[in-house]
Amino acid sequence: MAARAGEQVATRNQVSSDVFVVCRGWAFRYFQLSDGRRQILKFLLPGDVFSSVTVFETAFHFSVKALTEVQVSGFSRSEIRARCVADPNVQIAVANSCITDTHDATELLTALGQCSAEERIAHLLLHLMPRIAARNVIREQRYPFPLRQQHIADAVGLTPVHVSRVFSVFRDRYILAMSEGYLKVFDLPELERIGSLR
Amino acid sequence: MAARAGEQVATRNQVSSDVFVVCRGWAFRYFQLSDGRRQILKFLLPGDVFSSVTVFETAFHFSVKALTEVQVSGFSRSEIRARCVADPNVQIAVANSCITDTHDATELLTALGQCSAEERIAHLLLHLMPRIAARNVIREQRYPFPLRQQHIADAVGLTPVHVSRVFSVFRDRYILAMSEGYLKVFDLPELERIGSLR
DNA sequence: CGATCGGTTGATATGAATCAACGTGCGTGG
DNA sequence: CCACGCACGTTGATTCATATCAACCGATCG
Repeated sequence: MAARAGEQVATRNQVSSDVFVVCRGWAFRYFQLSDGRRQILKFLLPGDVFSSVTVFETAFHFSVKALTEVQVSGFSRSEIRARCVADPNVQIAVANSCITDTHDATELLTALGQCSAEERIAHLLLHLMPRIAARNVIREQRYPFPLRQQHIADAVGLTPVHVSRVFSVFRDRYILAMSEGYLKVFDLPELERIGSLR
Repeated sequence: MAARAGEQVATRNQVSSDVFVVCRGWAFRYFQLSDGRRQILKFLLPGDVFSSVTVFETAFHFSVKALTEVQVSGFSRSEIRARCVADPNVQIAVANSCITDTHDATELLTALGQCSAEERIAHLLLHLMPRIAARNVIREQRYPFPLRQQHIADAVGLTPVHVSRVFSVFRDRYILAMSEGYLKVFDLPELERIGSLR
């Protein structure tokens, strides 16, 4: 299944007998409020399940939208469950996926509840960098990075205008720069000092 | 296992072969930053597992503190897993617990990222009310409520001072009142209008 | 060539934090 | 039994971080 950038690929309350995985491109899982506000819950990269608990439930509690052009595959939920019983490795994979999702949610929750704008954005970038690096060859700290500032804003609970200002500050301090779909990090230690949540 | 109010009952990175459940009293799961800030992730009521994914992992990714006097029981993780294989009902219970935790995290995330102080507090109360009602007989919308304003502040990412101001507003508008360990709701529809996340 | 989108920047407004003072209830020790 | 200290909540004054409003710019695209 393919979708173009910006296209919605899953909707809250939608029922499906499949569990979906992103195969190519970027997407994001989000929760939409009736007045238009939305919270981006996770950016989905190739290999990511929309949400690990979809293995256990038939209806989505979230929506998913394509960020770039994406390709998505569905796996039959009943088959996954059958394989869980047969193969402990599948079981472990599902469990690990749950652990990661929970842990990521905990960290994002803490960032949103306790951190300043700079800290939240730094934290988001630090969270994404290794995930991007696991799927691309990174040279000289230059990461493929298709997010618009609006996406970052919706992920960390700020306005796009303020996201722009924070990036200006980071740029002026020679910490990082964003352009042409790439994120370039100049001062990783400083970024970690700001955004590492410890 | 018992603990007094304020006592820490689990610590991040602690390894345990048990999965813990609150049997009596209130506790809360939280994530602590080195500079003292903390994010309360969930309030734990009798019957709640500290965190559902502890069924899958041996070390905690969070801390837990007693809010009132509490009693806590541990269940052997390996035994739970064995029973999962044997009894589909146990499996379903674990799965449901994961679903609930994930869904709650999603909602809290959305509240923290997108909502105002009033909305966040209203949402927290609306989240807690049915959970309290499931464990107590509620008459005339009066709920046992042992939280201090500091706890509410740490859960929704505000200062205690501001929490106090929001409660003043709610009180002045005859929406609710808190006293002597009880929460009394006068205008539930209005509370839902403010905090329902739709 | 105009329209649209994404980003930047400045001016101003506003929600929440901070700082500080005060009150009240309660437990503890004299 | 009283006096004190302490935890908790309230309230006012002020500051600060972020939102809002608005203008503008460059790139892209029909």
